[in-house]
Amino acid sequence: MDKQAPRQTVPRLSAAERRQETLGAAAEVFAQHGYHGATTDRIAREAGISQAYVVRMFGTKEQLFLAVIGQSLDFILDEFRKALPGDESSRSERLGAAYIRLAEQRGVHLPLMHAFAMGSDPVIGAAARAGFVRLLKFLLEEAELAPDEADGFIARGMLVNTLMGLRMEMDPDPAGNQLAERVLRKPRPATHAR
Amino acid sequence: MDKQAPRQTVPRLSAAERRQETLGAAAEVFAQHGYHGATTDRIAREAGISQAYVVRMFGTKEQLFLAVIGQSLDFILDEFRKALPGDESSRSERLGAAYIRLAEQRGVHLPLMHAFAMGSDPVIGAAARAGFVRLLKFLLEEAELAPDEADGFIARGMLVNTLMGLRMEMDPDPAGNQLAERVLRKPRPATHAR
DNA sequence: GTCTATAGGGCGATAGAC
DNA sequence: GTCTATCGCCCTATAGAC
Repeated sequence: MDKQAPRQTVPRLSAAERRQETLGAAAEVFAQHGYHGATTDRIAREAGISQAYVVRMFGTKEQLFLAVIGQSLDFILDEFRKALPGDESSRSERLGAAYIRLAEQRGVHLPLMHAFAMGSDPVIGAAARAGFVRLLKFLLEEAELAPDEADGFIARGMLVNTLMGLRMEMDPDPAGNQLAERVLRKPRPATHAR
Repeated sequence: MDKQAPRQTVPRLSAAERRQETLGAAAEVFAQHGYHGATTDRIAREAGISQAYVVRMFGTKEQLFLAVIGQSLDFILDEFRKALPGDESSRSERLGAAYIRLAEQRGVHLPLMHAFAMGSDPVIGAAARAGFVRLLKFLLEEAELAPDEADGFIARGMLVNTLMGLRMEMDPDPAGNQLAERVLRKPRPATHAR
């Protein structure tokens, strides 16, 4: 008879690799269900490991969530920094395009959106405010947007988050889809029929 | 000995009154904790009744949440309609002011914000999309805003929601508070020092 | 109209083995 | 580095009395 694939006794992944993979799975699950709606068990299944191991790696579900939103912030700020150099007059357009590009993985903006709604939580709320202020200060100080430019930019970003959270592409009514297209419109590819 | 206040055998409130009061309590609790984070027990204590009675009145926690977001939408659309008549050029300013006035009770915008993040939920997500589209259509059809005006208006509204969700007034950093002041600024009262 | 009691299920975290 | 097993809590919903 064929033997079952033997249980390896050597670690299949290093600690760092496993941690990174689990973080990615957690980001997706938190994106879809929010902090309270997500379960460590679902994250574990998504990552292909046991529930107990998820908790053991990160200590608590709360710390795991904090790690996820920290990662989201890093992704966003990294992409923003890459989009900075260039013509000043189109800087905020480049930043906006970078933000929308990141929306291709739901695991970036949506965990942050959930965190932004949790201001009353003593731990997560404080982290969420700190993260939001970090983004705001980047826009004002590093990207050198004027205050009202920065406000408008962030407002548009929050609308992007909302459209993602709503899964607006599922809606039967065309009005929502049209708005989503206007807001999320990507630089048209070369095939632009006219 | 003094007798304890005797248990009344007559109902203390009519069904409609009790329902209304419970709905208000639920709105506050869902605002603070979100759908999954809120418990029917906490809503009950806030409303001064038993947990079982909350469930009995609304059937399930999910139906209670749907009732709350339906009520939020009604509040918003009612206030918007009251703000419509008047000079056309300042219409969107009046609508914005009405939106911000409603932000004085957290129970209006925040339950909706939480719903807007739950697009993957088959029941609540569908209701959230329908509600969002209703708001959008109001702006386009009844308030007759141009599409890009409507987009900007909604974006600003989502930023207002975010600042409320974050409880930005709790943040130690002045940058966030300054943004919140710019965005939430109300029509200055007569005492405008200069 | 409203309560108490409780069933029933799920979840985070810990213990301990390999 | 990773698993299985399990404890103990919390939470929604139901049953049934007044």
